[in-house]
Amino acid sequence: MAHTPGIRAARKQQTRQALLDAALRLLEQQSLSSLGLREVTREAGIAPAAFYRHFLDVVHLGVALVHESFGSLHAMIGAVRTEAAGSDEVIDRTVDVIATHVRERRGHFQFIARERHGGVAPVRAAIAEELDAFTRDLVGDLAPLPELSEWNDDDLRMLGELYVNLALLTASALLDAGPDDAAAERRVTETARRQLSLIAAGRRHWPDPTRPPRPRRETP
Amino acid sequence: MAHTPGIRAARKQQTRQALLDAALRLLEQQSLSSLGLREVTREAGIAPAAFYRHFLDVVHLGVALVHESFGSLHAMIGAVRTEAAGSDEVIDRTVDVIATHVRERRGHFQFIARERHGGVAPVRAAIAEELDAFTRDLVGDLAPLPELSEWNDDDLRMLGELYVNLALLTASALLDAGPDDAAAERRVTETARRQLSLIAAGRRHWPDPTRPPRPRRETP
DNA sequence: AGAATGAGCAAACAGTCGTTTACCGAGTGA
DNA sequence: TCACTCGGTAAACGACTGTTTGCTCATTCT
Repeated sequence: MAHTPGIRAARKQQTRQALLDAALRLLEQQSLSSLGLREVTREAGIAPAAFYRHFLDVVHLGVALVHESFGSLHAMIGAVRTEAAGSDEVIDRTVDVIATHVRERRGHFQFIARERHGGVAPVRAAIAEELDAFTRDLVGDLAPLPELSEWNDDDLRMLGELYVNLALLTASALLDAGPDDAAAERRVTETARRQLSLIAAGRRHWPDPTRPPRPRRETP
Repeated sequence: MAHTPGIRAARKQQTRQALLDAALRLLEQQSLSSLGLREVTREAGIAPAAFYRHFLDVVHLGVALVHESFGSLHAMIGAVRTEAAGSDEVIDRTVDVIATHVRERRGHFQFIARERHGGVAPVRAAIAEELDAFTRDLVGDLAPLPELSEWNDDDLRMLGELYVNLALLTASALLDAGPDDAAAERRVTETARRQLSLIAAGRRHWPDPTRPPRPRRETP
Protein backbone atom coordinates (compact mmCIF):
# COMPACT_ATOMS: atom_id res chain seq x y z
CA MET A 1 0.00 0.00 0.00
CA ALA A 2 1.08 3.58 -0.57
CA HIS A 3 1.26 6.03 2.30
CA THR A 4 -1.27 8.34 0.71
CA PRO A 5 -1.78 7.22 -2.87
CA GLY A 6 -3.03 9.52 -5.60
CA ILE A 7 -1.22 12.66 -4.57
CA ARG A 8 1.10 12.30 -7.53
CA ALA A 9 -1.74 12.00 -10.03
CA ALA A 10 -3.72 14.82 -8.43
CA ARG A 11 -0.78 17.21 -8.63
CA LYS A 12 -0.20 16.26 -12.25
CA GLN A 13 -3.78 16.86 -13.31
CA GLN A 14 -3.66 20.12 -11.41
CA THR A 15 -0.79 21.55 -13.43
CA ARG A 16 -2.33 20.08 -16.56
CA GLN A 17 -5.42 22.11 -15.79
CA ALA A 18 -3.20 25.12 -15.14
CA LEU A 19 -1.82 24.72 -18.64
CA LEU A 20 -5.31 24.49 -20.14
CA ASP A 21 -6.48 27.53 -18.19
CA ALA A 22 -3.42 29.55 -19.14
CA ALA A 23 -3.87 28.65 -22.79
CA LEU A 24 -7.55 29.56 -22.77
CA ARG A 25 -6.72 32.87 -21.12
CA LEU A 26 -4.19 33.69 -23.83
CA LEU A 27 -6.51 32.49 -26.58
CA GLU A 28 -9.02 35.19 -25.75
CA GLN A 29 -6.82 37.60 -27.64
CA GLN A 30 -5.08 35.43 -30.23
CA SER A 31 -5.61 32.25 -32.16
CA LEU A 32 -4.16 28.84 -31.56
CA SER A 33 -1.78 28.85 -34.50
CA SER A 34 0.11 31.77 -33.01
CA LEU A 35 0.14 30.37 -29.48
CA GLY A 36 3.65 29.43 -28.40
CA LEU A 37 4.63 26.62 -26.08
CA ARG A 38 6.84 28.91 -24.02
CA GLU A 39 4.06 31.47 -23.89
CA VAL A 40 1.72 28.95 -22.28
CA THR A 41 4.22 27.68 -19.74
CA ARG A 42 5.17 31.24 -18.83
CA GLU A 43 1.52 32.14 -18.23
CA ALA A 44 1.04 28.95 -16.22
CA GLY A 45 4.18 29.56 -14.14
CA ILE A 46 5.95 26.40 -15.25
CA ALA A 47 9.23 25.58 -16.94
CA PRO A 48 8.95 25.10 -20.72
CA ALA A 49 10.25 21.56 -20.60
CA ALA A 50 7.52 20.53 -18.19
CA PHE A 51 4.99 21.07 -20.96
CA TYR A 52 6.00 17.77 -22.54
CA ARG A 53 4.95 15.85 -19.44
CA HIS A 54 1.35 16.67 -20.36
CA PHE A 55 1.05 17.30 -24.11
CA LEU A 56 3.03 16.37 -27.18
CA ASP A 57 2.72 19.87 -28.57
CA VAL A 58 0.42 22.89 -28.62
CA VAL A 59 -1.89 21.27 -31.16
CA HIS A 60 -2.62 18.39 -28.80
CA LEU A 61 -3.34 20.89 -26.06
CA GLY A 62 -5.75 22.54 -28.49
CA VAL A 63 -7.61 19.29 -29.08
CA ALA A 64 -7.89 18.81 -25.32
CA LEU A 65 -9.34 22.30 -25.07
CA VAL A 66 -11.96 21.40 -27.67
CA HIS A 67 -13.22 18.54 -25.57
CA GLU A 68 -13.17 20.57 -22.40
CA SER A 69 -15.17 23.33 -24.11
CA PHE A 70 -17.81 20.94 -25.41
CA GLY A 71 -18.13 19.41 -21.99
CA SER A 72 -19.51 22.70 -20.73
CA LEU A 73 -21.60 23.02 -23.88
CA HIS A 74 -23.41 19.77 -23.23
CA ALA A 75 -24.41 21.05 -19.84
CA MET A 76 -26.03 23.89 -21.67
CA ILE A 77 -28.17 21.84 -24.02
CA GLY A 78 -29.53 19.99 -21.01
CA ALA A 79 -30.84 23.26 -19.65
CA VAL A 80 -33.00 23.79 -22.74
CA ARG A 81 -34.09 20.20 -23.11
CA THR A 82 -35.65 20.03 -19.66
CA GLU A 83 -39.10 20.92 -20.92
CA ALA A 84 -40.77 21.89 -24.15
CA ALA A 85 -43.43 24.56 -23.99
CA GLY A 86 -45.01 26.93 -26.50
CA SER A 87 -42.90 28.01 -29.44
CA ASP A 88 -42.24 31.48 -28.08
CA GLU A 89 -41.28 30.25 -24.65
CA VAL A 90 -38.87 27.72 -26.13
CA ILE A 91 -37.25 30.45 -28.19
CA ASP A 92 -36.87 32.76 -25.21
CA ARG A 93 -35.44 29.95 -23.09
CA THR A 94 -33.01 28.97 -25.81
CA VAL A 95 -31.69 32.46 -26.38
CA ASP A 96 -31.42 33.08 -22.65
CA VAL A 97 -29.46 29.90 -22.15
CA ILE A 98 -27.06 30.84 -24.92
CA ALA A 99 -26.57 34.33 -23.52
CA THR A 100 -26.03 33.05 -20.00
CA HIS A 101 -23.56 30.44 -21.11
CA VAL A 102 -21.60 32.93 -23.18
CA ARG A 103 -21.28 35.10 -20.09
CA GLU A 104 -20.20 32.23 -17.89
CA ARG A 105 -17.92 30.36 -20.26
CA ARG A 106 -16.72 33.20 -22.42
CA GLY A 107 -13.35 31.63 -23.12
CA HIS A 108 -14.80 28.33 -24.29
CA PHE A 109 -17.15 29.92 -26.80
CA GLN A 110 -14.47 32.28 -28.02
CA PHE A 111 -12.16 29.36 -28.59
CA ILE A 112 -14.71 27.21 -30.42
CA ALA A 113 -15.98 30.05 -32.61
CA ARG A 114 -12.45 31.08 -33.49
CA GLU A 115 -10.92 27.69 -34.17
CA ARG A 116 -13.92 26.18 -35.94
CA HIS A 117 -12.61 27.68 -39.17
CA GLY A 118 -9.09 28.24 -37.90
CA GLY A 119 -5.79 27.20 -39.35
CA VAL A 120 -5.06 24.10 -37.25
CA ALA A 121 -6.47 21.08 -39.03
CA PRO A 122 -6.64 18.56 -36.13
CA VAL A 123 -8.43 21.09 -33.94
CA ARG A 124 -10.85 21.94 -36.71
CA ALA A 125 -11.53 18.25 -37.19
CA ALA A 126 -12.16 17.74 -33.47
CA ILE A 127 -14.60 20.64 -33.42
CA ALA A 128 -16.41 19.34 -36.49
CA GLU A 129 -16.76 15.94 -34.84
CA GLU A 130 -18.13 17.36 -31.58
CA LEU A 131 -20.46 19.65 -33.49
CA ASP A 132 -21.73 16.72 -35.48
CA ALA A 133 -22.50 14.75 -32.32
CA PHE A 134 -24.17 17.82 -30.90
CA THR A 135 -26.34 18.15 -33.99
CA ARG A 136 -27.32 14.48 -33.84
CA ASP A 137 -28.41 14.94 -30.23
CA LEU A 138 -30.51 17.92 -31.20
CA VAL A 139 -32.09 16.04 -34.10
CA GLY A 140 -32.91 13.25 -31.68
CA ASP A 141 -34.84 15.77 -29.62
CA LEU A 142 -36.60 17.28 -32.61
CA ALA A 143 -37.67 14.05 -34.31
CA PRO A 144 -40.41 13.02 -31.82
CA LEU A 145 -42.12 16.42 -31.96
CA PRO A 146 -45.60 16.01 -33.46
CA GLU A 147 -45.24 18.98 -35.84
CA LEU A 148 -42.18 17.31 -37.36
CA SER A 149 -43.56 13.79 -37.48
CA GLU A 150 -43.68 13.76 -41.28
CA TRP A 151 -40.21 15.17 -41.89
CA ASN A 152 -37.63 12.77 -43.25
CA ASP A 153 -34.15 12.32 -41.81
CA ASP A 154 -32.41 14.63 -44.27
CA ASP A 155 -34.77 17.48 -43.55
CA LEU A 156 -34.49 17.01 -39.80
CA ARG A 157 -30.73 17.01 -40.13
CA MET A 158 -30.92 20.16 -42.23
CA LEU A 159 -33.01 21.84 -39.54
CA GLY A 160 -30.66 20.72 -36.79
CA GLU A 161 -27.63 22.10 -38.60
CA LEU A 162 -29.44 25.38 -39.09
CA TYR A 163 -30.16 25.64 -35.38
CA VAL A 164 -26.63 24.74 -34.34
CA ASN A 165 -25.07 27.20 -36.75
CA LEU A 166 -27.46 29.91 -35.64
CA ALA A 167 -26.66 29.26 -32.00
CA LEU A 168 -22.95 29.50 -32.69
CA LEU A 169 -23.36 32.67 -34.71
CA THR A 170 -25.42 34.23 -31.94
CA ALA A 171 -22.82 33.28 -29.37
CA SER A 172 -20.10 34.77 -31.53
CA ALA A 173 -22.08 37.98 -32.00
CA LEU A 174 -22.53 38.19 -28.24
CA LEU A 175 -18.78 37.84 -27.81
CA ASP A 176 -18.20 40.67 -30.28
CA ALA A 177 -20.72 42.79 -28.40
CA GLY A 178 -18.44 42.70 -25.39
CA PRO A 179 -19.27 41.74 -21.81
CA ASP A 180 -20.34 45.20 -20.72
CA ASP A 181 -22.48 46.51 -23.55
CA ALA A 182 -25.99 45.62 -22.44
CA ALA A 183 -27.60 47.46 -25.34
CA ALA A 184 -25.59 45.58 -27.95
CA GLU A 185 -26.37 42.35 -26.16
CA ARG A 186 -30.09 43.04 -26.30
CA ARG A 187 -29.82 43.83 -29.99
CA VAL A 188 -28.11 40.52 -30.69
CA THR A 189 -30.52 38.43 -28.64
CA GLU A 190 -33.52 40.17 -30.17
CA THR A 191 -32.23 39.42 -33.67
CA ALA A 192 -31.68 35.79 -32.67
CA ARG A 193 -35.22 35.55 -31.31
CA ARG A 194 -36.68 36.91 -34.52
CA GLN A 195 -34.60 34.57 -36.65
CA LEU A 196 -35.72 31.59 -34.61
CA SER A 197 -39.30 32.81 -34.83
CA LEU A 198 -38.98 33.11 -38.61
CA ILE A 199 -37.71 29.56 -38.82
CA ALA A 200 -40.52 28.39 -36.56
CA ALA A 201 -42.99 29.94 -39.01
CA GLY A 202 -41.22 28.15 -41.83
CA ARG A 203 -41.39 24.86 -39.94
CA ARG A 204 -45.16 25.12 -39.71
CA HIS A 205 -45.54 25.67 -43.44
CA TRP A 206 -42.80 23.55 -44.95
CA PRO A 207 -42.73 21.99 -47.35
CA ASP A 208 -45.42 24.30 -48.66
CA PRO A 209 -48.34 22.07 -49.66
CA THR A 210 -49.84 24.75 -51.92
CA ARG A 211 -46.79 24.65 -54.18
CA PRO A 212 -46.00 21.76 -56.52
CA PRO A 213 -42.96 19.64 -55.60
CA ARG A 214 -39.81 21.05 -57.14
CA PRO A 215 -38.62 19.15 -60.21
CA ARG A 216 -35.70 16.95 -59.23
CA ARG A 217 -32.46 17.77 -61.00
CA GLU A 218 -30.49 14.89 -59.51
CA THR A 219 -30.17 12.98 -62.79
CA PRO A 220 -30.50 15.43 -65.65
CA MET B 1 7.90 65.25 -69.04
CA ALA B 2 8.86 61.71 -68.14
CA HIS B 3 10.25 59.38 -70.78
CA THR B 4 7.61 56.76 -70.10
CA PRO B 5 5.92 57.66 -66.85
CA GLY B 6 4.19 55.08 -64.72
CA ILE B 7 6.63 52.22 -65.17
CA ARG B 8 7.82 52.72 -61.62
CA ALA B 9 4.30 52.60 -60.17
CA ALA B 10 3.30 49.64 -62.31
CA ARG B 11 6.30 47.59 -61.17
CA LYS B 12 5.56 48.51 -57.57
CA GLN B 13 1.94 47.47 -57.73
CA GLN B 14 3.04 44.28 -59.44
CA THR B 15 5.24 43.15 -56.58
CA ARG B 16 2.61 44.36 -54.13
CA GLN B 17 0.21 42.01 -55.84
CA ALA B 18 2.84 39.28 -55.69
CA LEU B 19 2.95 39.75 -51.93
CA LEU B 20 -0.84 39.56 -51.66
CA ASP B 21 -0.94 36.44 -53.83
CA ALA B 22 1.86 34.77 -51.90
CA ALA B 23 0.13 35.53 -48.60
CA LEU B 24 -3.21 34.21 -49.82
CA ARG B 25 -1.50 31.03 -51.03
CA LEU B 26 0.08 30.47 -47.62
CA LEU B 27 -3.15 31.32 -45.82
CA GLU B 28 -4.91 28.36 -47.37
CA GLN B 29 -3.17 26.18 -44.82
CA GLN B 30 -2.66 28.50 -41.84
CA SER B 31 -4.16 31.57 -40.27
CA LEU B 32 -2.99 35.14 -40.43
CA SER B 33 -1.74 35.35 -36.87
CA SER B 34 0.88 32.70 -37.59
CA LEU B 35 1.91 34.15 -40.94
CA GLY B 36 5.45 35.51 -40.84
CA LEU B 37 6.80 38.46 -42.76
CA ARG B 38 9.80 36.48 -43.95
CA GLU B 39 7.54 33.62 -44.92
CA VAL B 40 5.56 35.88 -47.24
CA THR B 41 8.58 37.50 -48.86
CA ARG B 42 10.18 34.08 -49.35
CA GLU B 43 7.06 32.79 -51.10
CA ALA B 44 6.90 35.94 -53.21
CA GLY B 45 10.58 35.74 -54.13
CA ILE B 46 11.52 39.06 -52.57
CA ALA B 47 13.96 40.21 -49.91
CA PRO B 48 12.44 40.60 -46.43
CA ALA B 49 13.30 44.28 -46.21
CA ALA B 50 11.38 45.03 -49.42
CA PHE B 51 8.17 44.13 -47.60
CA TYR B 52 8.20 47.51 -45.84
CA ARG B 53 7.99 49.35 -49.15
CA HIS B 54 4.41 48.06 -49.41
CA PHE B 55 2.99 47.35 -45.96
CA LEU B 56 3.73 48.44 -42.44
CA ASP B 57 3.40 44.89 -41.15
CA VAL B 58 1.58 41.62 -41.81
CA VAL B 59 -1.61 42.91 -40.20
CA HIS B 60 -1.85 45.74 -42.72
CA LEU B 61 -1.34 43.24 -45.50
CA GLY B 62 -4.20 41.27 -43.97
CA VAL B 63 -6.52 44.27 -44.08
CA ALA B 64 -5.60 44.79 -47.74
CA LEU B 65 -6.47 41.14 -48.37
CA VAL B 66 -9.88 41.70 -46.79
CA HIS B 67 -10.71 44.44 -49.26
CA GLU B 68 -9.37 42.46 -52.19
CA SER B 69 -11.50 39.49 -51.18
CA PHE B 70 -14.67 41.53 -50.87
CA GLY B 71 -13.99 43.08 -54.25
CA SER B 72 -14.48 39.69 -55.82
CA LEU B 73 -17.46 39.07 -53.55
CA HIS B 74 -19.31 42.11 -54.82
CA ALA B 75 -18.93 40.79 -58.33
CA MET B 76 -20.74 37.73 -57.08
CA ILE B 77 -23.76 39.48 -55.64
CA GLY B 78 -24.21 41.24 -58.97
CA ALA B 79 -24.62 37.85 -60.61
CA VAL B 80 -27.62 37.03 -58.41
CA ARG B 81 -29.17 40.47 -58.47
CA THR B 82 -29.49 40.52 -62.26
CA GLU B 83 -33.04 39.25 -62.19
CA ALA B 84 -35.58 38.06 -59.68
CA ALA B 85 -37.75 35.11 -60.68
CA GLY B 86 -39.82 32.56 -58.78
CA SER B 87 -38.65 31.63 -55.30
CA ASP B 88 -37.22 28.28 -56.29
CA GLU B 89 -35.31 29.69 -59.24
CA VAL B 90 -33.82 32.42 -57.10
CA ILE B 91 -32.71 29.85 -54.56
CA ASP B 92 -31.10 27.67 -57.19
CA ARG B 93 -29.36 30.64 -58.76
CA THR B 94 -28.09 31.85 -55.41
CA VAL B 95 -26.67 28.51 -54.37
CA ASP B 96 -25.10 27.99 -57.79
CA VAL B 97 -23.45 31.40 -57.66
CA ILE B 98 -22.02 30.66 -54.24
CA ALA B 99 -20.71 27.28 -55.32
CA THR B 100 -19.18 28.68 -58.48
CA HIS B 101 -17.54 31.53 -56.66
CA VAL B 102 -16.10 29.23 -54.02
CA ARG B 103 -14.53 27.17 -56.77
CA GLU B 104 -13.12 30.19 -58.56
CA ARG B 105 -11.98 32.25 -55.59
CA ARG B 106 -11.26 29.52 -53.10
CA GLY B 107 -8.52 31.45 -51.36
CA HIS B 108 -10.62 34.54 -50.80
CA PHE B 109 -13.49 32.66 -49.18
CA GLN B 110 -11.11 30.58 -47.10
CA PHE B 111 -9.46 33.75 -45.84
CA ILE B 112 -12.71 35.55 -44.99
CA ALA B 113 -14.29 32.55 -43.31
CA ARG B 114 -11.15 31.91 -41.27
CA GLU B 115 -10.33 35.44 -40.20
CA ARG B 116 -13.89 36.56 -39.55
CA HIS B 117 -13.57 35.17 -36.05
CA GLY B 118 -9.78 35.03 -36.06
CA GLY B 119 -7.30 36.44 -33.62
CA VAL B 120 -6.26 39.63 -35.44
CA ALA B 121 -8.52 42.44 -34.28
CA PRO B 122 -8.02 44.97 -37.12
CA VAL B 123 -8.67 42.30 -39.73
CA ARG B 124 -11.76 41.12 -37.89
CA ALA B 125 -12.99 44.70 -37.75
CA ALA B 126 -12.40 45.20 -41.48
CA ILE B 127 -14.34 42.04 -42.27
CA ALA B 128 -17.19 43.07 -40.00
CA GLU B 129 -17.36 46.44 -41.73
CA GLU B 130 -17.40 44.94 -45.23
CA LEU B 131 -19.95 42.36 -44.16
CA ASP B 132 -22.14 45.10 -42.77
CA ALA B 133 -22.02 47.04 -46.04
CA PHE B 134 -22.77 43.82 -47.87
CA THR B 135 -25.80 43.19 -45.68
CA ARG B 136 -27.06 46.72 -46.22
CA ASP B 137 -26.84 46.20 -49.98
CA LEU B 138 -28.79 43.00 -49.70
CA VAL B 139 -31.46 44.62 -47.53
CA GLY B 140 -31.72 47.35 -50.14
CA ASP B 141 -32.56 44.67 -52.67
CA LEU B 142 -35.04 42.93 -50.41
CA ALA B 143 -36.97 45.98 -49.24
CA PRO B 144 -38.81 46.74 -52.50
CA LEU B 145 -40.09 43.18 -52.89
CA PRO B 146 -43.89 43.18 -52.65
CA GLU B 147 -43.99 40.22 -50.22
CA LEU B 148 -41.84 42.20 -47.80
CA SER B 149 -43.55 45.53 -48.20
CA GLU B 150 -44.93 45.49 -44.68
CA TRP B 151 -41.73 44.46 -42.92
CA ASN B 152 -40.05 47.10 -40.81
CA ASP B 153 -36.34 47.95 -41.03
CA ASP B 154 -35.28 45.83 -38.08
CA ASP B 155 -36.93 42.74 -39.48
CA LEU B 156 -35.46 43.31 -42.94
CA ARG B 157 -32.06 43.73 -41.38
CA MET B 158 -32.58 40.53 -39.39
CA LEU B 159 -33.46 38.68 -42.59
CA GLY B 160 -30.47 40.10 -44.43
CA GLU B 161 -28.08 39.03 -41.69
CA LEU B 162 -29.57 35.57 -41.75
CA TYR B 163 -28.99 35.29 -45.49
CA VAL B 164 -25.43 36.61 -45.33
CA ASN B 165 -24.51 34.28 -42.50
CA LEU B 166 -26.07 31.35 -44.26
CA ALA B 167 -24.18 32.15 -47.46
CA LEU B 168 -20.90 32.31 -45.57
CA LEU B 169 -21.61 29.08 -43.73
CA THR B 170 -22.44 27.35 -46.99
CA ALA B 171 -19.26 28.64 -48.57
CA SER B 172 -17.26 27.41 -45.60
CA ALA B 173 -18.91 24.00 -45.75
CA LEU B 174 -18.06 23.80 -49.45
CA LEU B 175 -14.44 24.58 -48.61
CA ASP B 176 -14.41 21.79 -46.05
CA ALA B 177 -15.90 19.44 -48.61
CA GLY B 178 -12.78 19.85 -50.71
CA PRO B 179 -12.48 20.77 -54.38
CA ASP B 180 -12.74 17.21 -55.70
CA ASP B 181 -15.52 15.64 -53.70
CA ALA B 182 -18.53 16.15 -55.95
CA ALA B 183 -20.81 14.08 -53.71
CA ALA B 184 -20.01 16.13 -50.62
CA GLU B 185 -20.49 19.30 -52.61
CA ARG B 186 -23.95 18.19 -53.71
CA ARG B 187 -24.84 17.35 -50.13
CA VAL B 188 -23.85 20.82 -48.95
CA THR B 189 -25.65 22.67 -51.73
CA GLU B 190 -28.77 20.58 -51.25
CA THR B 191 -28.81 21.41 -47.54
CA ALA B 192 -28.37 25.09 -48.36
CA ARG B 193 -31.27 24.96 -50.84
CA ARG B 194 -33.56 23.39 -48.25
CA GLN B 195 -32.58 25.90 -45.60
CA LEU B 196 -33.28 28.78 -47.95
CA SER B 197 -36.56 27.16 -48.91
CA LEU B 198 -37.49 26.82 -45.24
CA ILE B 199 -36.76 30.49 -44.69
CA ALA B 200 -38.78 31.39 -47.77
CA ALA B 201 -41.72 29.52 -46.25
CA GLY B 202 -41.20 31.46 -43.03
CA ARG B 203 -41.11 34.73 -44.95
CA ARG B 204 -44.52 34.07 -46.41
CA HIS B 205 -46.04 33.39 -42.99
CA TRP B 206 -44.23 35.79 -40.71
CA PRO B 207 -45.10 37.34 -38.45
CA ASP B 208 -47.80 34.72 -38.08
CA PRO B 209 -51.14 36.60 -38.17
CA THR B 210 -52.98 33.71 -36.47
CA ARG B 211 -50.86 34.15 -33.35
CA PRO B 212 -51.19 37.09 -30.96
CA PRO B 213 -48.24 39.49 -30.92
CA ARG B 214 -45.63 38.43 -28.38
CA PRO B 215 -45.74 40.44 -25.15
CA ARG B 216 -42.93 42.97 -25.20
CA ARG B 217 -40.39 42.55 -22.44
CA GLU B 218 -38.35 45.61 -23.34
CA THR B 219 -39.30 47.55 -20.21
CA PRO B 220 -40.31 45.11 -17.48
C1' DA C 1 22.01 65.85 -69.50
C1' DG C 2 22.21 65.79 -64.72
C1' DA C 3 20.18 65.47 -60.16
C1' DA C 4 16.74 63.31 -57.35
C1' DT C 5 13.73 59.58 -56.27
C1' DG C 6 12.61 55.22 -54.53
C1' DA C 7 12.05 49.93 -55.11
C1' DG C 8 14.81 46.21 -54.00
C1' DC C 9 18.94 43.89 -51.86
C1' DA C 10 22.55 41.81 -48.61
C1' DA C 11 24.05 41.77 -44.12
C1' DA C 12 23.83 42.16 -39.47
C1' DC C 13 21.05 42.98 -34.92
C1' DA C 14 19.04 41.23 -30.71
C1' DG C 15 15.27 38.19 -29.45
C1' DT C 16 12.38 34.36 -29.26
C1' DC C 17 11.23 29.97 -30.44
C1' DG C 18 10.79 24.49 -29.88
C1' DT C 19 13.40 20.77 -28.26
C1' DT C 20 16.98 17.99 -25.81
C1' DT C 21 19.80 16.89 -22.00
C1' DA C 22 21.04 15.83 -17.31
C1' DC C 23 19.59 16.27 -12.91
C1' DC C 24 16.80 16.94 -8.44
C1' DG C 25 13.61 15.38 -5.04
C1' DA C 26 8.97 14.30 -3.44
C1' DG C 27 5.51 10.60 -3.87
C1' DT C 28 5.26 5.51 -4.41
C1' DG C 29 5.36 0.15 -4.10
C1' DA C 30 7.53 -3.96 -2.07
C1' DT D 1 13.16 1.21 4.87
C1' DC D 2 15.03 1.21 0.41
C1' DA D 3 14.88 1.32 -4.52
C1' DC D 4 12.36 3.53 -8.10
C1' DT D 5 9.09 6.18 -10.61
C1' DC D 6 8.24 10.46 -12.56
C1' DG D 7 6.74 15.61 -12.51
C1' DG D 8 9.41 19.63 -12.61
C1' DT D 9 13.85 22.38 -13.41
C1' DA D 10 17.93 24.84 -15.43
C1' DA D 11 20.86 25.26 -19.17
C1' DA D 12 22.15 24.97 -23.63
C1' DC D 13 21.32 23.99 -28.91
C1' DG D 14 20.44 25.71 -33.59
C1' DA D 15 16.93 27.74 -36.24
C1' DC D 16 14.19 31.34 -37.23
C1' DT D 17 11.96 35.80 -36.35
C1' DG D 18 11.07 41.25 -37.23
C1' DT D 19 13.62 45.26 -38.01
C1' DT D 20 17.48 48.50 -39.26
C1' DT D 21 21.25 50.08 -42.02
C1' DG D 22 23.73 51.33 -46.07
C1' DC D 23 23.87 50.45 -50.58
C1' DT D 24 22.78 49.88 -55.98
C1' DC D 25 20.70 51.42 -59.97
C1' DA D 26 16.69 51.92 -63.11
C1' DT D 27 13.16 55.31 -63.47
C1' DT D 28 11.68 60.03 -62.93
C1' DC D 29 11.81 65.15 -62.74
C1' DT D 30 13.96 69.58 -63.99
